[in-house]
Amino acid sequence: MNIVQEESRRDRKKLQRRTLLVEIARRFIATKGLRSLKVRDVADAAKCSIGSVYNEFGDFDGLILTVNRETVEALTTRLKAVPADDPLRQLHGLADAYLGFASEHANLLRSLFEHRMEDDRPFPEDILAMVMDAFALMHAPLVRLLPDRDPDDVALLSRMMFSAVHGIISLGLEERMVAVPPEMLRERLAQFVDTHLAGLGVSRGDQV
Amino acid sequence: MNIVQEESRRDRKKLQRRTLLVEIARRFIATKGLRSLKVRDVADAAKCSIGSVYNEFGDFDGLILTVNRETVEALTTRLKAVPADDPLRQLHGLADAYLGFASEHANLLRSLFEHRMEDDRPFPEDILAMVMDAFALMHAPLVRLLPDRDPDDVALLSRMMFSAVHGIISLGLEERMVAVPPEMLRERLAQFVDTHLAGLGVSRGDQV
DNA sequence: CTTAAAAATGAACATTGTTCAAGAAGAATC
DNA sequence: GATTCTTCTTGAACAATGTTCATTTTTAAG
Repeated sequence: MNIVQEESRRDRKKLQRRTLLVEIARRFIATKGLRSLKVRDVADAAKCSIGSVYNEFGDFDGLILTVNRETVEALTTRLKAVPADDPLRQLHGLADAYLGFASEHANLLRSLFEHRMEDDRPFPEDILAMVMDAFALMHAPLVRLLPDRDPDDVALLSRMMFSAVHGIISLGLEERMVAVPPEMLRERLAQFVDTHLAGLGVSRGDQV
Repeated sequence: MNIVQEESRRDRKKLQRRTLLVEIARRFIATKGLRSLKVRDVADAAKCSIGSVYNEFGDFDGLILTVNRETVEALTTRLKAVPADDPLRQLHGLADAYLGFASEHANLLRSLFEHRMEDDRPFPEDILAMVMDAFALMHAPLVRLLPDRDPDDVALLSRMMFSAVHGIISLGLEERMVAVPPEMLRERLAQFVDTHLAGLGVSRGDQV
């Protein structure tokens, strides 16, 4: 107890600054895009030295990855908050939640999917796993809607469906190449989910 | 005639080197990714000075955008080569051609979609238009398959379908976050197209 | 051949990620 | 509370890389 208490003094301060740095980096990415993130800007904003940023995150990628990690976490939290009572409504809810998150945090999501590691360093396993988990969230409701299908098949279907939704949203929100106008995106996305489900043999009224 | 002939001496040389520079840059991007592209490496490989690269492309973005422009062109050429006799086969052909191109030129395609301009400079209009044109290629066959639908509706449907295909492929080919295993991608993509068409009310046998 | 225009060059500069020796702050021991 | 040991912090210096521009070289015109 004593030890914990005594160590926590320094640790708390350390954690406090770490949090501050991540917060600042995230704000930079969110407002001006990943490319605008600069070590010196972050250090200045946090009123600490450049070295401290390195001390805390190892290198620049470390800081970016920390932000990205928290982005997946936030996304997952939001997706998991979608009610799971009705599978059909849940699927629509997931697509809509993804769209909502992507609209509000476009640059953060882009940072997650577009950031490339320096040289050939491997992408962190844990972030990979988290993204995969998020993408697997369509699995449960799809299993309920397609009880007769091979579960492995449904697993693939769910990831494909999520990938498709991801594609529609990420291109749709890209100001530059408007594949689908943002105003319509919401209803079109719902339509897409319905269409695809219909193709899978699920009619609008189906329920468990 | 004389003027053209005389001017072409210099111009031909200029064009020749421009082509060489683009070729080299493309090879760098294709093999090691956009992040590995360095002005000095390109200049060295072309046995010319750094200044010449700038003289030719204005800035670094200029070189990248030139490569990207040619990437869309190559993609479009490939997509347009898909036979248009049977609309159903054409849709599958387009998806498959996109997958083929993405497999063979993963880094080039990533460069096209992931590259962000310096500061807030606008993305070149012509590249935008070319990408949109490529994405519109699913329109014609879909119109034939859905003759009773509102054309505007079909236009949106086609861009959505292409966006979805893009999402499935780009995440599927991402070694890191394998949403769909690459070996299965081909058949799964075909299945996806079929499923979606079925949802739109097109049965496998439909033809014009 | 002379001269003017265009292009090529690469040293110098600006920005930005990274390192590290020196110093400051904190914890532990007496 | 002084001493010592550990850890953290700092920012100058370095390295990598995009960018500029005065100078030189090349090409075209007269």
